[in-house]
Amino acid sequence: MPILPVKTTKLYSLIVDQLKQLIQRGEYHPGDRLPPERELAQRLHVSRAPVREALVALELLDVVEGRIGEGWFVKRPPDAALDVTAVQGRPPSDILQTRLLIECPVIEQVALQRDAAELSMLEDTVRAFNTEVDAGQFHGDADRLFHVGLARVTRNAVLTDLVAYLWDLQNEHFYRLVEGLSGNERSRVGRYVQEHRNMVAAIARRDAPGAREQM
Amino acid sequence: MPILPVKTTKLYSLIVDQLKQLIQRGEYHPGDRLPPERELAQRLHVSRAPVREALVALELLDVVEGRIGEGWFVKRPPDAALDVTAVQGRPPSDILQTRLLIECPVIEQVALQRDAAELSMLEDTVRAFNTEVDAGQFHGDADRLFHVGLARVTRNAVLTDLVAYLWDLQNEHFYRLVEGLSGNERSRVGRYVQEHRNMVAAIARRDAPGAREQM
DNA sequence: GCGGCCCTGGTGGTCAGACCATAAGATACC
DNA sequence: GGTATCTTATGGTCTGACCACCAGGGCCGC
Repeated sequence: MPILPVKTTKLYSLIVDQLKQLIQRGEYHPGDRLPPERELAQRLHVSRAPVREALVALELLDVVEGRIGEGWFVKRPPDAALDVTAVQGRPPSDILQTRLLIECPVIEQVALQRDAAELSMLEDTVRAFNTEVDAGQFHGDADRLFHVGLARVTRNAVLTDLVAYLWDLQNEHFYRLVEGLSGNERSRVGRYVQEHRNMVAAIARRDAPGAREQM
Repeated sequence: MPILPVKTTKLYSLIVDQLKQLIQRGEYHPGDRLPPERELAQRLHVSRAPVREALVALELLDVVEGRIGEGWFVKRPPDAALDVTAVQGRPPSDILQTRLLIECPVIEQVALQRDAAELSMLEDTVRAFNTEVDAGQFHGDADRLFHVGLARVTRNAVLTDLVAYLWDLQNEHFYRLVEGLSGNERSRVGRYVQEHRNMVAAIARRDAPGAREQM
């Protein structure tokens, strides 16, 4: 029988959930003003501290906005701000599919526009990956570096962020570092290295379709 | 001469920035423990309150994780968590390019796999857009609904979130509702409606390349 | 030696009350 | 009527305190 950790409820977390629901259910629309902190605290039977912590957190997610001397205002519904906790638990197949959809055009573009320096940067990442695997380790860091580096060559900051984001999302559940690879794992990871090497080779000869195929 | 608002520095916001930089620059890696709140407060010459507000906010972004009785631990570098404030201010061209990269394959897929119900849903959104424009209004809501609805047809939750996110990002700076459109604006918005109508028509006849072209 | 127990210090989580800076509306003055 | 000024409400910060929790070490009984 699996043993689950006992839930430890933090007030500010509960308040965040409640505020998000309030906005999501349409009780408050973008532009509306929320009740003042002191009133919220009173109605929730808590002090101002956790209320403020929740509000500030939501501000960083762009859900609300605090104006000194005026109050807290709704900026946009919470699902609009891409909040990480909500996306967690999405089917891994969805994540993989989305990654392919984005990274295939990326590698095509990279194959066509890369210069010599960028090519050698990519070769470096593959080399680093290789030595990591030879040492019997696999943190995934080198793998990540390759994909993000690929995106960076497009010189599109938004695209780079998205690739990094999706990579982390996918590796969320098993990104703990594995040291001392078993023989089975070792061959699998070795195949990854070879795939990366193939991709870089295609990029080197400016073979966009070939690079896409490898991806 | 444009008049810019005087910067109003909120401590917790500055602390968020500083912590993000610390992690991004590699001073702290995933798994590392941050200094205790009281020490952070002392070193920053502030009280615990704004420090906690910053930490809690970063927790919601999945950058750090607070464990009762233990401390604050780094979960992942901040660019991994797609944090809205950092991506704001990115070149609009980057955003548009990324949207095209994602939405073109999306509309192709939709054209091929949509069923009758989904088609009529899309037609509804275009109709809603049209009546909105006829009434001389343009909130952008109907426009958003169309693009997100399109993504939803793929039944890929991650993809749907990304499309919504990028749309909001792009329309960040001018999404205030415009009522009483001028003649010039009216014709421009009218063209949008027509474009949407063309896309739906292509989807209706399952013309994937045509749909992509319209997008 | 070993498996429990308890104590202790450090940590996050919360509370209460206070003060300041700001913004908006009401008021008084000229 | 227009312009200062005062009042009030609000967010932002500070202080100090208390609680719950966790890790580690020392202790005891076996």
